[in-house]
Amino acid sequence: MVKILLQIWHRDKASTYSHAYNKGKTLVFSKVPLPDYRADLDERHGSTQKEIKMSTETERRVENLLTRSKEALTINDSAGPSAPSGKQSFPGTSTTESDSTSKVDKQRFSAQLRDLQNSKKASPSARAMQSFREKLPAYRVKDDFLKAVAANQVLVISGETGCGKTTQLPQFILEEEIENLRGADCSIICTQPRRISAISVAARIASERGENLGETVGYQIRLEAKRSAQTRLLFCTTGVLLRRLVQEPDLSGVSHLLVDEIHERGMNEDFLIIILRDLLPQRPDLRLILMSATINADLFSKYFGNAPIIHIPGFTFPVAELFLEDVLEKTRYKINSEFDDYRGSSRRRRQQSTKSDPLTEIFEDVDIDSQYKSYSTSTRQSLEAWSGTQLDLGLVESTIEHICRHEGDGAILVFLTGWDEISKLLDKIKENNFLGNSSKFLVLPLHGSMPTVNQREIFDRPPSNMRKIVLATNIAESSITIDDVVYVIDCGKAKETSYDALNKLACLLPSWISKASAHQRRGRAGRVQPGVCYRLYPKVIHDAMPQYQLPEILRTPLQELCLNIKSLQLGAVASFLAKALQPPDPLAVKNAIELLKTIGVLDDMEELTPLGRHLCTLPLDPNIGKMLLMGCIFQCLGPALTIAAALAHRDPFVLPINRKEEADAAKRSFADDSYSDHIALLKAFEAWKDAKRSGRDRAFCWQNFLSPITLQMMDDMRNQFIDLLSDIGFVNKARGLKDYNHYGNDLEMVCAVLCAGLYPNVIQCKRRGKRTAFYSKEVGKVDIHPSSVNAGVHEFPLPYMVYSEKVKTASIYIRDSTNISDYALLLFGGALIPSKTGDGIEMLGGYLHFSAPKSVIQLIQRLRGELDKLLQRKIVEPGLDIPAEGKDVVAAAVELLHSQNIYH
DNA sequence: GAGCACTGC
Repeated sequence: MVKILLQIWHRDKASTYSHAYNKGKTLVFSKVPLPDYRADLDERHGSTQKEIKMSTETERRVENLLTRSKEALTINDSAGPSAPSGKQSFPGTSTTESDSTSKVDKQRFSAQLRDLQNSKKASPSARAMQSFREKLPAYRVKDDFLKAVAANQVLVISGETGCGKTTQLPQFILEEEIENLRGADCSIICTQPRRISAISVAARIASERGENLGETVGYQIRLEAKRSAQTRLLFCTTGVLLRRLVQEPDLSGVSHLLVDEIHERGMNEDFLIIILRDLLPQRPDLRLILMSATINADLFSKYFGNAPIIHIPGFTFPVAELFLEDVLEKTRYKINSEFDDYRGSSRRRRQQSTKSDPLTEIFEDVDIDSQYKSYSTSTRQSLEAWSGTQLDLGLVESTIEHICRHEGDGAILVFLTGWDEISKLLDKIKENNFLGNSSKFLVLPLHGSMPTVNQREIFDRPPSNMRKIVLATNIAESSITIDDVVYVIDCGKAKETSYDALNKLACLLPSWISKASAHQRRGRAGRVQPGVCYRLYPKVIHDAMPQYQLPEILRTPLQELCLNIKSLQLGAVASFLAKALQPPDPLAVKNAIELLKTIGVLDDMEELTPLGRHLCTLPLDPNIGKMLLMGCIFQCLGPALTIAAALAHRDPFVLPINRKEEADAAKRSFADDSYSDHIALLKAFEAWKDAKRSGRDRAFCWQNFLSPITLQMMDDMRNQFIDLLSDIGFVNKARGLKDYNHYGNDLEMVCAVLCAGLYPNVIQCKRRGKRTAFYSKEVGKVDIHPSSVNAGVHEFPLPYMVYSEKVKTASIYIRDSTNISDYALLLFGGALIPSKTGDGIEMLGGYLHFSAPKSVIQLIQRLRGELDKLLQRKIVEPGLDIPAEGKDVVAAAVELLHSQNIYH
């Protein structure tokens, strides 16, 4: 029996430079001081010793297996790295024109396209369609637009919703090209940020042209396409185009590229335009059209050397706008201060006791009595008591009530920040029953994780005597459109991700929205008739809101983006990103590169390693991609595919509003005694597959609070991953997948593979009295997220957890976790560094320290060395037959993992 | 003692 002592990493207390760090930021939201979690780590960790056992029997068996493997294995280091094939097909368009396609054929095809277009135009239905199209504001700029496209390589279009830019402009180009007998040579691509819009816009245009979808107009999104060799106008998601760039770096098959919704400043779009700006000089014939909302069109024009801007006026019905002060006048609602006992000086007291954000502070400095002279005393008192930090649900309820009593028909859409607010407001409405007859009102929650998202009643018009009230998050701002909304109630906030580069911490905190978002929310009330927007915040705050939201590239960790930059051979990461419209914080770039080095994707020269090159072919975050490859190598392919698909896409467990205890119980029953959210995902997916085979999948999903759409997507993604693994030679599909699943039911092995992929996302579990506390290297104490199967568990069988997401919300939460052993970490975690004192092993930059007798340390190091060699060989020669060549090494690892079993 | 913005390859 041996003891391994776990010692705690020592470091000097870091000075707090969060203040200076934040001072450098220009945007309001970032000015809220961040704590520097790196301070006081030692204190929070305390010092512990951990005892684990390795029986002499285990030691002997591992020893034997290793010796056997040494005899069997001849290491072949001479094989050079094989570049991944990157084979992915993009059918159609002019890239694959064979030599036999002569000029004459092309001319004939162009003529055919024109004849077809003209004959369709002549039909009565097309004429009706044409007159509809001519009413759109976009039609009035048609000639100017086509002239500008001909004369300029880059063009910026600014236009509001309802102007028809997305459906008309690509169509104008298509018609013009076909009409001028260039149909066969043109290939127009229009990118959309979201899958649904790519499909629906393509469908709309096909129908305007009187064609079937997939003829001259088609779409391509991940795992789904409707296009043909005839297709000349293709709608795709920005992600699909970025993948296409891997094989076709100069987009040689494309004649016109339209990038839509760039004002949203998504990561993909920001990334794409850096590439495009560099590409344009090499492709003088390529036309680039950037489509944006009016609010920041100048920004893009400047980025492309003052490209001309064409503005298209929007068309929506007018929407009246009321701010908090007006809402209070109308509703007569009394806001009660959180400091009721100190009425009169409540604002000052609040200023002293709670930290508010800069926008709220602006309002707290306003002298209510002089600024709001014309308002009633009651309103002024309410404004005094109003808190910018906490939403007053009574005010929301009262506003709904006001609309129902005094305004005309029409659905009400309420923008809230999250699940909790939706749930509480729903309860409050039911409880108070202010609306009297509940059969007159249909109150519907709408949240990305609620099972109601796909229900028809959200989109359908309610019966004529019923009013629909939708309580939604940001999902209703651009992803889901409810046409019959006439009234919008806007709380003015949304949960927003941000990235704290200093603490390497992703955050998800409610913050004030931008003017652009506020405008978008208001617009949701004017789709079918004039509407009203009730803003539950003062005009003073609205006026102080930032113009637009911080671009995503400044709000997220960058490892996946960095991998894509290397994959597209765009040069050094930092200098490439410095060319962005708004370049990310150099510290965030540094963090991403360091992570990629830690997990073996980049070498010291910042070049892709063989592992890194394989990961480029997988559309996954590098950690998850690595987990998938490790699952393949260590013969847990099925579980790795499933877990990778869920982590990359979204959680298949839904969060119902009424039955959350049952939903929680269902998830826990899938986890059984694994202490793992990942195993819960895996078991749920497997049970769904079984249910599907016997045709009871619908009932199964309903009973177990699972989303059938998410599970189906996961299934499709698994197949895509198998194809990609087969392309890079990791999987031989002809052989069947059974060989890659030898340990598919061995949960210790699955957890070890999770550890291999998710490292360095490791936390320590430490007993603190009757409970367990959790510590991370970067920020010290963390909590298990309440939605995790590990929440509320006081005692864990194993000393560590791996996780894929750590997010700061109310506290710093580990969202998903799997309990793992020392051996999983030692064999599959980070590099084993001999400690300076010479008596043990360090990992995670010295944060974890293992010490043990020499023989044990040596045995572990030897096994780890063999595993690493095997891994390296497989990565360099992907066709290597692990079941045959690595059998004993893998068996030795399994032996050790099982010796700390929790399942057996 | 308690909680889950949204996209995408």
